[in-house]
Amino acid sequence: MLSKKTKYGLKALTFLASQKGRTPVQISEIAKHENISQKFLESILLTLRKTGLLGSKKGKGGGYYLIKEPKDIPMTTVMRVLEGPIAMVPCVSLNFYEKCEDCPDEASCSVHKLMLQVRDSTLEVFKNNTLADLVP
Amino acid sequence: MLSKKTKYGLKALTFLASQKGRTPVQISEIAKHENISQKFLESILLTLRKTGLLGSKKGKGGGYYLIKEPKDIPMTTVMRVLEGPIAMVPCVSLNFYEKCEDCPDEASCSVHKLMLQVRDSTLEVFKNNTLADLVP
DNA sequence: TGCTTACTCTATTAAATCGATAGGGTAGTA
DNA sequence: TACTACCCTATCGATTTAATAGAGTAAGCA
Repeated sequence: MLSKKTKYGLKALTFLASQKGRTPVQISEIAKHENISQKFLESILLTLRKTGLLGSKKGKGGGYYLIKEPKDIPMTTVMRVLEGPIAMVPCVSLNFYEKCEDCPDEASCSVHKLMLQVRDSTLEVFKNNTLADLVP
Repeated sequence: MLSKKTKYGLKALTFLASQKGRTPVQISEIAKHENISQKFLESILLTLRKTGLLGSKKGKGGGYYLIKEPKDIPMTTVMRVLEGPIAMVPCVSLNFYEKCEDCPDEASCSVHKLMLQVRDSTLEVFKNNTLADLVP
């Protein structure tokens, strides 16, 4: 299940990408437009800024803005920042790999085999989509 | 993230599919072989039986067994029983559809658009795999 | 018949996560 | 200097998950 954090983050990013220029947009404006709790959105935008996807400007006329062009922001990056691992099991994760403590042998594990395919097909989708593709 | 319930369920089903005949296998044997808490596995096998994937036999020499041939059990069925919706958001789910309360218009929703693609590609994987394909 | 075995069911619980909220601090801009 | 808006920490209730406990019930066998 997609977390609300990811959902809201995606909506906020899309909204920023749909803006004419790259002038800062206030949190309150984004929250209002996308029906998101402002305080919750704050924390999401903060992590997006820390990861280098967004920039921010303080003071009057401040807000958040995209640093890169939407077409240069692949969904793989966005999803990993917001949702974490793309794989459904840590033992098939590329960026968040972890060994299963129960499974004696990955190569012969049925779950591993299946989830590997799921990861690859999902990854393919995220690779083929940039933020620009999400803007209506 | 895949729940342990699903993970254990898949392992148990694969183990049953790998058996020579279709003679009942005791819960304790499955639990031991797959490193699963026996009591937890009990509840999982129970739901699998209630959904018609497994049969059970009581008394001495009893246990659980597959009702259909592994090659006739698609992963879509198994995953929906164990994990629930395949989609990451209810608004793109085929079998568990629910409208988002925030989103005013699905057609123009960026999250909807992206998650629809993910659902389709994941579904494709589950359609192309039966229980027989998971047996090593 | 009566005993054993093994499935069946209900209830409980500890831990983790999620979504949201509150409140104050800090820094940039007019 | 004062306002605005970002920045950070802490908390909290609700929900879900994984696991456990214990009693109940049906089938097989001597």
